Amino acid sequence: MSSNVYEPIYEVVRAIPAGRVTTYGAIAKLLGLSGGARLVGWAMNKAHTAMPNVPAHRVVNRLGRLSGKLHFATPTMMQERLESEGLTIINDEIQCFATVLIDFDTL
DNA sequence: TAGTTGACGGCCG
DNA sequence: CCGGCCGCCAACT
Repeated sequence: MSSNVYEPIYEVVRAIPAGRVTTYGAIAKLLGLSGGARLVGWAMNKAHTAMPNVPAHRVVNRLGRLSGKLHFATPTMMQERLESEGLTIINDEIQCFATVLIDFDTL
């Protein structure tokens, strides 16, 4: 069963409601990996192997930018998906990022 | 086994 | 203000 170390990471990502996003650093810090934001990125890379599904499109970098959109089935899927959730994305950048951002550290 | 990469973040120059 | 470097943990080659 969950022999994967990112298991908690996926759980946090799945906990993100539609229309909301979070950052790698927020997740990392939430798990105690404050400086290991890269690990969260690696976890996302493997996310597609995780079950049942991980809304990785709701995870962006600290700039509110769709840095990982190129890793999805289609590079446009991430933006289209976020827009479908009510977000506004221009130039691969989330508008009102701080408004939709869930900062677990501040929350 | 060792070296490098990776969907990042923070700090220094 | 902008650019570059180091640090984090795990996986890939």
